[in-house]
Amino acid sequence: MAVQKILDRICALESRTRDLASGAELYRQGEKCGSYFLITKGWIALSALLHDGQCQILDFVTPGALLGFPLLSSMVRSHSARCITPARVVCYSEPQLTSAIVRDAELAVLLCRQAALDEWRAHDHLVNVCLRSARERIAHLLLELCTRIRGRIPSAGDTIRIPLTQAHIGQALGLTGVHVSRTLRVLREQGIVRFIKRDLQILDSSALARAAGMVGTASGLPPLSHRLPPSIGAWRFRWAEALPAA
Amino acid sequence: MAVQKILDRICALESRTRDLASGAELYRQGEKCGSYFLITKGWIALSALLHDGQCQILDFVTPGALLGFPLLSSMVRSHSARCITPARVVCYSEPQLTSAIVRDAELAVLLCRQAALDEWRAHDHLVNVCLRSARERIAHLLLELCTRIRGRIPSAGDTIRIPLTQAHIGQALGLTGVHVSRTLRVLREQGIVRFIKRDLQILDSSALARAAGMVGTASGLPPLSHRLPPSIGAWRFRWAEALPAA
DNA sequence: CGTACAATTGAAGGACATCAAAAGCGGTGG
DNA sequence: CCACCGCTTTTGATGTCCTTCAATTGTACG
Repeated sequence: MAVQKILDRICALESRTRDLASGAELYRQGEKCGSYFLITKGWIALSALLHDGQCQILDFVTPGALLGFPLLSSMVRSHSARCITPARVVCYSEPQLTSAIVRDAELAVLLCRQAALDEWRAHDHLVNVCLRSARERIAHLLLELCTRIRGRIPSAGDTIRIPLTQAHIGQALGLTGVHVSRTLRVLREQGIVRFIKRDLQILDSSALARAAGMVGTASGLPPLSHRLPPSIGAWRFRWAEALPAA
Repeated sequence: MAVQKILDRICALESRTRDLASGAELYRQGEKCGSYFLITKGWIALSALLHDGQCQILDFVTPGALLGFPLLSSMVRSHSARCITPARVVCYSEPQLTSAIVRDAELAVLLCRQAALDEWRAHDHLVNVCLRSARERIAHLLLELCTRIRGRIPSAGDTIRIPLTQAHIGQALGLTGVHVSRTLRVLREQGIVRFIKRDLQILDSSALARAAGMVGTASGLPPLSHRLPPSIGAWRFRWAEALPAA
């Protein structure tokens, strides 16, 4: 798989491993960019703060992701990265990456694609939030996270660890934690999923897909596999596995 | 300016100019990727369709933007690109770009940053939609578009052509056209802006910034210049100007 | 055992959607 | 020149999804 090459090349660079506690900030909105990170363990939330204190989670980052690639080395970070669980990251400095790209053009192509992939996720998130009801948003998010973690669409009976609070889910989806709780209750009462203490039990996977608004049979539109390419999360997951034990 | 280099290098590639009518589709969600485009004239909307026919505008694209860079050459487009106004684009094939990157590593760095920039815009859009009221969303969008077009934050008295219908604005912001109309009426009655026949008149620019939720004086948070880097839109605009008349 | 955080539930209110109709406007053809 | 058409905007009435505020109940941890 082509993406494996990113890992190989990046691992060849000089680096420094860091362990972070749950709640720690990897970087903060407004800081100067200057380094970037390969996540090897744990979950991290990317979030933007507003002047009035409101917080929007932009993306959940799982092991294997490359984080913090700057727009311009002189620019400040547009969002914060905070650990949801204890995490381990490998740090690189910005000049390292730039010179690595200049030396190795194929790496650059891969990094561009990585960036485009992240943009794709942001767009999907946007569609989810703007066009769907709370029930659909939550079902969609849960399905996406499962797929990213497992590397495949979940089937009935699976139990999957998702280390998020209901407040996290709300902050990602533009909902209050209260409403997430109510909506999860409905999904539970309908025998679709149970989300107890950060363990997600899939009771009826096809009902979950339906609740997420993923009717596979629609007219000439991209199938489920397009909206949730299993490859994306899977790559990220496997990069992490392929990493040296550090 | 570093970004000018992208233009120089891309213009050196073999290309083909295309003119598109208003309403024409540059590419469509679900099609195979295989070419990419430099916009030199007109406005284009990137949008995603759902199975039930709902449509979400992901971004408005103005002259100077590089469009359609694929995740993987084998992948299908995740969204459609439709002309809002008559437009002119320069087309390149995917292998051209890839080989150009391999030959010219500095171009690759610039393209990565371009991709990161697009992601930044998507994140900003997400924050706008999730955290703000209809009034704030609309004010924010208008302010952003003005800044992109003019290359600077607009001042009172400016009249700026924004070739969008109120329905477009609604589809971008997760609102109905009806509600956009109502909200614009309030902004008009308050003497902040007037949006008549796609001409935006700025009556009170600081009130507009306030309505957009951009209070510059907030505690340790990034200033306005961070949330709306004038450079971004400006670059794009200038690339287009610098293009050969084609 | 007390404290802090997460989840749950209820009641009340608001922001926005939906449905429907009318009016303004430009373009086209008779 | 006027009639007609389609598109956009506007406005009203009604409804609903979600928020807000508040209180209660777990559950983990020192």
